[in-house]
Amino acid sequence: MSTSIVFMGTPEFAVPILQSLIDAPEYDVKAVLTQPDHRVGRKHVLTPSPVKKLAVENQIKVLQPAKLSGSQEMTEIIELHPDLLITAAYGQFLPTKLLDAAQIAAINVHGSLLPKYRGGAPVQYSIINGDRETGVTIMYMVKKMDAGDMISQRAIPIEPDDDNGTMFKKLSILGRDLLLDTLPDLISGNVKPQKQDPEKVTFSPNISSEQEKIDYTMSAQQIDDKVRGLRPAPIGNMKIDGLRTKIYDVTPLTEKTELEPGKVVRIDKHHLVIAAGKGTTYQINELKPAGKQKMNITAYLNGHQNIKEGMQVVTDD
RNA sequence: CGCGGGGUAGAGCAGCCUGGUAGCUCGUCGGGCUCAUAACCCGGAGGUCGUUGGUUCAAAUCCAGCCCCCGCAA
Repeated sequence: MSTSIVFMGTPEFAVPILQSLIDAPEYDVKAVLTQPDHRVGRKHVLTPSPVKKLAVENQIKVLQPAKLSGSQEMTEIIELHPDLLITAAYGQFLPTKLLDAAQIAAINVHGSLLPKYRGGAPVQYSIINGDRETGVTIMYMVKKMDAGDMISQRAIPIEPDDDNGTMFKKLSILGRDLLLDTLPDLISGNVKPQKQDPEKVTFSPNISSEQEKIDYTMSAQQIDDKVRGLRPAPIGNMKIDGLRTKIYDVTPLTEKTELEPGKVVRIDKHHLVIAAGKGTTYQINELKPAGKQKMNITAYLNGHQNIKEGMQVVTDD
């Protein structure tokens, strides 16, 4: 007999996980909850979430209440009495009433090594903070966000060239595999949940536009970490040559400098080396000034022949 | 009608205010130099200046409409 599941998730991270549940004959996905279609971009094009697309393709019932609490949709889910409630980056708080509707358990696949990085942006934070490894945790859901007892956990290294995009992919695969390994034990009651150590709890709230600004006085490595943590979206920015400029790619260098952060250490046809904090330096490889297209540094320098060595090219707002 | 920047050679930019035969850097093609080079030197090709209309002897440049790209805000 198959185990009935209600799945809740929204972004790409949740897609491989939902896909595996759909593919597995022992699980029966009764319904999918996802965030309402979102207006995307300047033109406000109404776009369904990746999870919704997958669910629709597989003819699974999709529910997308703007707010769960007190909604018709929540009642509907509760009346389904699913065996499992599985969440992966859904993006809403879940009322206790809903969590209680699960016959076996309500669990979440979270993209960090809990208790580190509770909240909405764990992957970004792990990269921005320069962590050497991260992972996924499967835990029970409780009223408090990401605070439930942990059922299983698996770690993975963060490579120097990993960015938010590559880690999201890796973690979603890791999360999928861990979930498939964990579910049989969970269903048979063969799990030993661990409490989260309250001393070690940290948070990773969603990235605000203020946090997308890169502090050019940080060290070169920290700047690189931030650039990668915010790539491929939303992309960090700095004010370069007076214009707000998105920074797509930088390389921290080993060479040192006496110059203050933001000044040009070295410039030639293909390189722009800038001073960062603590005498460190980095070169910018790819960027996008406001109002322009994304371009490599050579193209940028062709059009910015005013930039000279020693000049304060990165500035405050 | 949310605010703002922009559309000039394959790429990135200047020129526009103060109309008068299109410029810079890179790339590309040909040649040269070098042990060598993302280096250097010489030469060439490549543009209906987003689009439509208006003003003018003359419009990339001034005026009006339209299309497209982008940043912020949502």
